[in-house]
Amino acid sequence: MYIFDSIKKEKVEFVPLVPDAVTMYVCGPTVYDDAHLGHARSSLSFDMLFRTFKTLGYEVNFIRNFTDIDDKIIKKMQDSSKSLKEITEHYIQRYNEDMDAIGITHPTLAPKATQNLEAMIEMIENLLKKDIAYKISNGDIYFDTSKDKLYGKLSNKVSDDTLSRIESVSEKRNQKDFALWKACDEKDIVCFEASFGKGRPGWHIECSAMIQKHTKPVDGYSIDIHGGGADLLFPHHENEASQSRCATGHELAKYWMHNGFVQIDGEKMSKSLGNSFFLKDTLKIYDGEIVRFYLSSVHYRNDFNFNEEDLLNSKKRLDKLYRLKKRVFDITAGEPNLEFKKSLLDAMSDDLNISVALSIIDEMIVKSNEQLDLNINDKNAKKEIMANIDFINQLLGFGYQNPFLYFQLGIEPQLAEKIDNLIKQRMTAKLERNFELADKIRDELKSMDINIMDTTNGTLWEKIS
RNA sequence: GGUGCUAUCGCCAAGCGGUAAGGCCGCAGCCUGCAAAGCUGCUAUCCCCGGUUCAAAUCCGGGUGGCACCUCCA
Repeated sequence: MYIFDSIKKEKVEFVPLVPDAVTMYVCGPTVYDDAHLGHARSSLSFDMLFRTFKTLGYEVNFIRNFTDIDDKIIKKMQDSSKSLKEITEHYIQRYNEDMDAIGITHPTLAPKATQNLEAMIEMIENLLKKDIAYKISNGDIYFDTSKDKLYGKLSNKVSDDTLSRIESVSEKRNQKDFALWKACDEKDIVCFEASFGKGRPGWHIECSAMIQKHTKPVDGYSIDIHGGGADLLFPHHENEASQSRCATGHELAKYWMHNGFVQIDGEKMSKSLGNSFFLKDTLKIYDGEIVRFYLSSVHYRNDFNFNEEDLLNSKKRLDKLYRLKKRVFDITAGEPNLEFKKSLLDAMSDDLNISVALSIIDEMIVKSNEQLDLNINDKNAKKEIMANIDFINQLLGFGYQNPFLYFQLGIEPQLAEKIDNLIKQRMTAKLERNFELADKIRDELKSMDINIMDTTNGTLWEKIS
């Protein structure tokens, strides 16, 4: 397995801390709103990594957290007069729904910040004891970045003037210092007890503490891989790494991976630009698997430029897999073709080279259709083809649907019946060699956005997307 | 201002020093009553200018264009 380490900035061979096992931690969402396309892409990228490791035979411990303590959640509480739990549980549920819809494998563990306060408090106490953390007059606790000589090594941001945009708090010892704990008083609605005063944790300490609590360090590292969106490299991951290093004495992660951004028509997707796309909105129009296929089709490290025209084009590629699946649907899977299996896994083992993986699938589809054109009743071929499709699903999460239903999404039963009737009428007309009527019926179906195809197994129909 | 990423066929997109994968679209053909689907064939020398090398889309330098991060952000 080769992965691109975003700290070394090069592709490196993955060597696990513990043989045949991998622990990966990915920064999950802050649950104050619905998931957008960017969340989908991040989940998707690491889902692909998760599946690849598992297919390679690794035992994978995959942790993805929920940040359920945050200023934005507090703002939402104030605006809605709902409790923190009401808000966060609601969005966690909706997040899980969305991820299920696009076929994301469940992580082995999905801890929440609220469940790990003790670990955070412990870590802060530890840092205070070492005089790496300090309290300012309002009770806030800051991390002293000057105490960590390796601070900045991760993101390569070292000089102070590069940080000009960080708001400066007068009592901070260094401009780069960040809050570990934000003090609170009676007025605050989210407030936790700690030996060093009431308050709530800062964002960065959440991940560090959760990793510390849920993993065992090996060879000076807490985990094998730490992942997240490209925007998290600085300051979030830099701060996480520094805290953990200072508190625990070992490095947080052996490898760091960052996925690229989703843009809408070449622009960054953001609320302020008014072009934010919620996954839920997309899923109202398009099937989750189609969204999954589309968002997966660009290498995870590149930025992804989302637009509906490309989505529809990418669907045509998935359609071909399902048309093949239709042709072998009457058979149970045998064993996949070894060469196919190997080349597909090799592609994904090369830093998740999805483009090569997809081209291998296309090649398999063409070959399979050729075989079936030659002999549609070749059972051995069909068994292998079905198994190949199953393998694609295992590794990439595509092709799991009933192929007939895939092409009939959103069609009501009454409409399906009407379509079947029209097809029967056309059949009769064809037998009577009344091609004029047959073509008329076909045109009528077409006007209903239904495409038909005459095959040896009778006339099949598909909804035109 | 600082730090990075990126520029490959009309569109999407691989390539990681050895002579341009794949998909969409288009054209031609096979198949078909005609279609559709499927299959076959055809379609780029890689933003510009220098350099290194036997060999560069791939490395280096300089331009030009696009994007991101440095502020909550996947």
